[in-house]
Amino acid sequence: MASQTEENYLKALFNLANSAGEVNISELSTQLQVSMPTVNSMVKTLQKNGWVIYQKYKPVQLTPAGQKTAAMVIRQHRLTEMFLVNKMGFGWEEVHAIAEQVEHIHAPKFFERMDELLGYPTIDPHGSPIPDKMGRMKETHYVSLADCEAGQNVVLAALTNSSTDFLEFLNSRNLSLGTQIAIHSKEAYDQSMVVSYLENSKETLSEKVCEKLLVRIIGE
Amino acid sequence: MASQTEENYLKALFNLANSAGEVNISELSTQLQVSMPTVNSMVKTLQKNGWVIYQKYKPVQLTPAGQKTAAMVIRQHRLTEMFLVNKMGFGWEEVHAIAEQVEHIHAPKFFERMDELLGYPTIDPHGSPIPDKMGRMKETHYVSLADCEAGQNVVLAALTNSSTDFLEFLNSRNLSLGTQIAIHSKEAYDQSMVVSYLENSKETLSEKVCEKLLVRIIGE
DNA sequence: CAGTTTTGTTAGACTAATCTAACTTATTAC
DNA sequence: GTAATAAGTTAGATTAGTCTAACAAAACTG
Ligand SMILES: [Mn+2]
Ligand SMILES: [Mn+2]
Ligand SMILES: [Mn+2]
Ligand SMILES: [Mn+2]
Repeated sequence: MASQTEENYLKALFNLANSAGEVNISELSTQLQVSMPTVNSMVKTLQKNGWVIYQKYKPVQLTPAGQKTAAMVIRQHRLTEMFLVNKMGFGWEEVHAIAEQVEHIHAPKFFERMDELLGYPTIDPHGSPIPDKMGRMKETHYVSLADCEAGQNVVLAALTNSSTDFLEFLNSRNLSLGTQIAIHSKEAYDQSMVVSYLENSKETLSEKVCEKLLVRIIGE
Repeated sequence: MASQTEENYLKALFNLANSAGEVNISELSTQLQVSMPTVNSMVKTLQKNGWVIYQKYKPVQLTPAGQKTAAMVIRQHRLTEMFLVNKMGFGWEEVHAIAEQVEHIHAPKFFERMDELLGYPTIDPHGSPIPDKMGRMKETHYVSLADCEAGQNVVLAALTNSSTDFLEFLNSRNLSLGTQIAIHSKEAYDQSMVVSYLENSKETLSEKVCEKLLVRIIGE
């Protein structure tokens, strides 16, 4: 059974993997906030335990077992976030830190019950997909609001970043998943956008914000 | 902040403390299933961190800080058990192992929300008292069924042991907290008791079982 | 109270996870 | 294609939590 530390490495590997499934030591080091020698030594341990494939000076790759375990931890994280929001009344900006801890609980039935009580959700409160029990997750094909054009109508579907600060910013602007947004204009100078949604009309969103909003286009 | 290991030692100390608040090294060793040298070394660490008072060859005592932290961990354990049973549909025999893990989550709001959703319960699914946020818990004064007399009517209020095996035994006999029990007779030879409750009439309960059932006497 | 048993301590070793300092390999930039 | 920079590795140390073996103190017991 993977230790809590190992689980965190597997999760990071899963999230950082490029199209070839490869992750560099330095990326892991940054993501997990530990030194490169620590990563180097841990990666050897992960290999010894069958979670990754690794050769000196080469990027790291998850084995199928590693992928499965990583997906389950991510599943438990996202189910927990969903449970906290939908069943316990937390705000979407409060749940990540709690889920970081709850995801490591070893009790399959606990998460099965959450899943059941939630009605088998496929996305978490931030729009990220929840892997199923086989570790598979639904493909999503959202586009960044920053890449949309003036005149388009879109629906906010997910976020590329779910930091508390960003979520609190969205709360303050009354923006949540499912909000329908009309794009009025896009400023050529700084790429900021003027948009309307709900009661908010002609709100300006900076490029920094638009980049992090993933949307589904529903019309011109 | 106490580590998960430290929290388990504090909890054990709280539960094992005699009337003078003292616990022997060997009791801790047995309870926690670690060697006496391990306990000896850990107790020194606990003292260094201000959780216990300790002198060579003397029993260990929790400091006020130690008592408070222990009570909070026990509170989180019991709230979790209650939440799992009342809000998530688990059986009372399934929840202890999960609660052993959940109790170590550092997220006061998580447990506050449980408490709120449960309506501020004062006992857990096994009848054990839940410490309040100050670490105080309601005094209970139950008596063991084994100490009752033939002819008495009692209500099952709590258990001295909540092992899965024992709880499954009680399930098989249709016994749960709140069940009203009439005592018909007590066998002088083996201290077993013949009792009736609900649809079960003239059930025989061994001394071993009766000792573990805590009851409130409601009449002759 | 002397002998035995139980309880507790010390010493020394091990594993997991981390660090810093120093060195090596690989990549990037003229 | 060398020189500089970035990425990765090795070596050695540290801390938390555990163990066994050996010894010491305390508690029982006849
Ligand atoms: Mn999250
Ligand atoms: Mn999320
Ligand atoms: Mn319990
Ligand atoms: Mn309980």
